[in-house]
Amino acid sequence: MGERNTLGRRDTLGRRDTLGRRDTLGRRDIVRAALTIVESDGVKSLTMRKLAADLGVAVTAIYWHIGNRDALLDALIEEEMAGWNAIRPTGSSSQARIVSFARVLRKRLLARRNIVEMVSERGLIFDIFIPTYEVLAGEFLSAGLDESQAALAVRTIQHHVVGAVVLQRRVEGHPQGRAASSVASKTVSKTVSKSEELGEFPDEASVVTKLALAIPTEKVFEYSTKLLVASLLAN
Amino acid sequence: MGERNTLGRRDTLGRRDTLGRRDTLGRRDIVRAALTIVESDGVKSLTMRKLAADLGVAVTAIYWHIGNRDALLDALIEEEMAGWNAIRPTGSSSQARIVSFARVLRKRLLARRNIVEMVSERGLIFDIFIPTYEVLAGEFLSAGLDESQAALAVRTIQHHVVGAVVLQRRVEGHPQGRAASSVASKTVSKTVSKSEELGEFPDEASVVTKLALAIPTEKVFEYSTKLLVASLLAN
DNA sequence: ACCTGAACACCGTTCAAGT
DNA sequence: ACCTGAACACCGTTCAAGT
Repeated sequence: MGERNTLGRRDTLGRRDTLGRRDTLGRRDIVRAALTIVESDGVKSLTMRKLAADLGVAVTAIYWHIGNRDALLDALIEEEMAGWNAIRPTGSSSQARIVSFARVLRKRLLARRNIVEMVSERGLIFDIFIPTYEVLAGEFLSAGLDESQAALAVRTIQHHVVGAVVLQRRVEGHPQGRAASSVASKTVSKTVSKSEELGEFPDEASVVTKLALAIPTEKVFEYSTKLLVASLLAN
Repeated sequence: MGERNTLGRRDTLGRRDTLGRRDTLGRRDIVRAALTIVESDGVKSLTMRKLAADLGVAVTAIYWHIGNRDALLDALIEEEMAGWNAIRPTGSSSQARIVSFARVLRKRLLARRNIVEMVSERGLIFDIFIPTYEVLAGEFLSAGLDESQAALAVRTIQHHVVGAVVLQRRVEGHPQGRAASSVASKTVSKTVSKSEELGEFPDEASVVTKLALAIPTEKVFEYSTKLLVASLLAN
């Protein structure tokens, strides 16, 4: 499978003719072109045939260099991972710095949503967080947590931020959830009438439901992040 | 597109011959068979051709009843949604009941992971939570929160649980993350040496990193849920 | 060493045709 | 009204063949 190009790693990427056009195809040309497609149109749009067309070669040329589509995705992820470095949070208090850290990381991830989607589909979404383990651990340690507390705190932030991003990715794009339409609204009214029958909870409950549905995900993230960080620090 | 079977909704599902075999194909037969495939093998395995083979009909018969693959997925989701009812949490204190609620919901969602994956791919993952809005809102209200606080609290729990499930789905199955292998470990050691260069944080930071990587996601969920609920209730 | 073209087994979808 | 068969345009992948 991968034995073809293990020696030939000298990567002919730079070899170009007098006009600057690519002379012979290189592994990096392929990865670059593939990343471009994923960035703009998502993983699903990355077909071997489209990629070949973009590069102006036959499909089979890609197979020679990369192996197959799976290996191509691996290559994309390796390339992507290399570009992720640690985030340096800003702020005076530990609290403020960790919250800002979470905010910045979330923004970065959302900025590359299509790539993140690809990474996440391969089960490697956690790994993108690893470069920042040290800096976050340092923050919690200097805030007075012991090592095992800090470890749990780091993982908690990781889950919180990455979970939020993956979730967001799945909510957007689609008609902003059917929160107020068809299936969902049917379910809501069904639940409302059921709890009214049972008379277990006050009528305010359905008021809360309506309020809750109107809260933008961004605000939920802000709120829960602050809460979480505050209680992580209050050991 | 959908005008074919809008009147013919009498759904011939029950029509069977003397041996109990299906006589003529019905919409519900199709949905049921499709759900079975998704449950056991995931959405990707649900191809129109395989479904037709399972049902013992030509592919085009499905198109007559359903429309196309997209409409089929819609039908599956509608069926699935109808089966989701509210969760009744157990426990004496509000704290304990809300935590148990989160735990149970997570378990339920993980038990139907392939279906949840499908729902989530269609951007409807939030809606599966809606039947439980009322009961959760009631808990927070009777714990003393006002309506807008309760609304935020409900959404926070929703994000927390659903985010955790979606995340989990993306981490498992794959070689349990490359947390200790190839790409990731390279990144870790790079980060370690970098922070050593900078000398910004104590050496214990990398100890924390190792500890953090070893924590199972289940434990992270337990820990962060308790923290979150506790601080949501301490208004 | 590097690339092409033809071919295979799979998709989703459409359409004319049967009963 | 309900279902079939053939066909089309797409996939990923393999392989013999060219230079």
